[in-house]
Amino acid sequence: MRKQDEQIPGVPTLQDVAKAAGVSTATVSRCLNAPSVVSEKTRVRVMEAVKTLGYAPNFSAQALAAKRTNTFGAIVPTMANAIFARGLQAFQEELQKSNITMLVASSSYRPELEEEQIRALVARGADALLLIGHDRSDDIYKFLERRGIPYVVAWVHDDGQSHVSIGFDNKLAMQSLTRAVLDLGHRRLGYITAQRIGNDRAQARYGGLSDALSESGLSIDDVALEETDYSIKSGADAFDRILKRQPDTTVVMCGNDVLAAGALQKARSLGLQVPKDVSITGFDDIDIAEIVSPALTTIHVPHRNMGRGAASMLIEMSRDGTRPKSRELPAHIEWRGTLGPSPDQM
Amino acid sequence: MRKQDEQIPGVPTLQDVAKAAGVSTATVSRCLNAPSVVSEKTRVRVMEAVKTLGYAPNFSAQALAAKRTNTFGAIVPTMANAIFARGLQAFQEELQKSNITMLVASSSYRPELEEEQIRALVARGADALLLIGHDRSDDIYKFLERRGIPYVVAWVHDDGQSHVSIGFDNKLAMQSLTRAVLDLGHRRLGYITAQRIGNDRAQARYGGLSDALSESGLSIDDVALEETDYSIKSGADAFDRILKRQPDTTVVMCGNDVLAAGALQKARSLGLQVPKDVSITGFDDIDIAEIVSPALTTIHVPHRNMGRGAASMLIEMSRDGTRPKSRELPAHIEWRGTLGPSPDQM
DNA sequence: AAAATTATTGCAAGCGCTTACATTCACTGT
DNA sequence: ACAGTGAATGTAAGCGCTTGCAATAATTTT
Repeated sequence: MRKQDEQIPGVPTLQDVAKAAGVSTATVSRCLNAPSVVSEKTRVRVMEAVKTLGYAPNFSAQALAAKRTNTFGAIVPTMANAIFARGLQAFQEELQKSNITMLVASSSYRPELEEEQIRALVARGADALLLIGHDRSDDIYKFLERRGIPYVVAWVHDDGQSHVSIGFDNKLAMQSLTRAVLDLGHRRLGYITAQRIGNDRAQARYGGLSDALSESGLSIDDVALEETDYSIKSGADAFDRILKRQPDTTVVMCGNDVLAAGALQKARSLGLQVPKDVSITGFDDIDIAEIVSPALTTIHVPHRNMGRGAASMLIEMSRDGTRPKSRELPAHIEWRGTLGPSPDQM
Repeated sequence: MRKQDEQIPGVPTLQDVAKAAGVSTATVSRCLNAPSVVSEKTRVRVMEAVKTLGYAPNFSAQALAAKRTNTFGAIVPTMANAIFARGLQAFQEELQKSNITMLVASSSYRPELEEEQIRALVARGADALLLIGHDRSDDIYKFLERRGIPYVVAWVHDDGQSHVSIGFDNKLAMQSLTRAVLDLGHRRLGYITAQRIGNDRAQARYGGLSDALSESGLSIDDVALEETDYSIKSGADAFDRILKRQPDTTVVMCGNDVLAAGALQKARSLGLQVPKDVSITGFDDIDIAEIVSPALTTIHVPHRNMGRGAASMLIEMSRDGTRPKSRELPAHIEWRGTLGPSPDQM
């Protein structure tokens, strides 16, 4: 009984709105994207049509036509714990102010997967990318270069690197923490690190440990080293192994808070008092650092500032095509309860 | 010096590949999407061209043409803590098996924001959606219905609801935990809940508490209730207020582990022994439940099964257009260290 | 060997939107 | 009254891909 050849409603398109408002699709498009150039009168009429039809632009079509998505991507190594959560949150908040959407992907600390994710985000039209750490294949950098996709490398600062970055000096931070540890009289150390290969943060932190030891005439070879994957359980197991190998260990330093939380848990279950019998240190200062007891002495990392800064740098790069200077942010020791003087001292 | 009118390389398109391989764009497309239908010989030739040109399909164009994205969306209330992390991980892993990408958005427990996120994901072409909890405006359900977008509601199971869902009975779980608490002799209770408005999980859990009390002839009005937002700090503050108002409280039950972790922290800083002086219970069994000390007695929730199940249901719905039955999964009390007999008993 | 199938490929019409360019309109100044 | 403006709108050409259909090639059947 329909008079015209109207279809079953379906999803409204720009066309439909244009027809309903009695204007061309171009005008509708302008109403939505550059309202100032359309006359008040038509704008009102169009907006009304938009509302009554419940029109919403098709993102893919928009991206295809405009070659711009107002979407930035972020690839982080993990979302399983809070390490990058706060930073991403800040990144996202900052983007939001400029009406940019964030897309996140997680690489599970796997380089091939990261590469895949980067390509996927680019294929999805990400206008710019946030990457964690420098360490990745040259191919992927070339790929981004070629596509003209701005990116910034975050969570690290290393003068030797040429990529635009925002972060802190992982090595220096661990070095200063190690000095503090040594100052407290510790000489029998254990160190639990996350997988270092493909992870420049872990490498740098290890380097900081090593350098601080050298400064004091000690050798990295004398510390009980455990390299393990990223989980509380792994931290606990590693701690156990260290104490077995080197029962007189007075401090176990950890490459991150997750491992440290595991170590702490194990220490307690072994009946050791922290820090009276053994000290433990973390790195990152994520939320669990505060809720374990005693609370973790760790390196406080400028999560939110990195996220926010990365966002504003990317926005600028994407908008103006410029290349901002890398930024180094401070990190500092957060003194809490798990690091005390070496028991040998007493 | 260029002979032909070749452009500056730019991003390779299907066209380019087609030309390089000496076939039509249709054939290239088929090579990529339905390899079995093109001959071995041409397939090899095309794939070679793809490789040498470094071609990658433009997602937007693909979505626009195919009206399908192989992308499912998930909107969770928060990504700041681990509550949904494990579930999402499992969801994602399951999708991956079918070559489907997951897009996540977080609503920060704000209904308007959630609605916005849902529309954004749909505009981005999500083929199906994972939602948390039933509680949202009817408009949004109509919107999804109209667009023909399959969705499943997870983390809840409620026979009264008509949406396809996968989850556990939040009310029953809290009810059983409360019974256990009462069985241990507790009579002076405190309860810390997250904001209940717009959060059916929080409401159901509260309902479970209330019902269990009624069973024993007690009244919900006698428990010291604190409603607060979602953070460790808030949990700690709420615990403090409860103990001030009702100093003889013997157990503080919490609507989730995050609040419980805060409560526990505060209890300790108040010099209270848990569970000797006061018991504390959580809900969710996320990772922090195990690392606090004593470890939290809580409700273990089938995170991974929900995620995995939701994925397979959505895949089926999207593929076959069917409407699977809702699934109820079990949740159980995870006995650890923070719940003990009421001190009154002694 | 011709006819009938079946396996491969190409053609070309969109998908829904943006935007350069052309056109129309409403005023101005002269 | 008319050329000269600038503002508002319309026209239409893509953006890069998929896919129904038609055309062709290869294989089988009779």
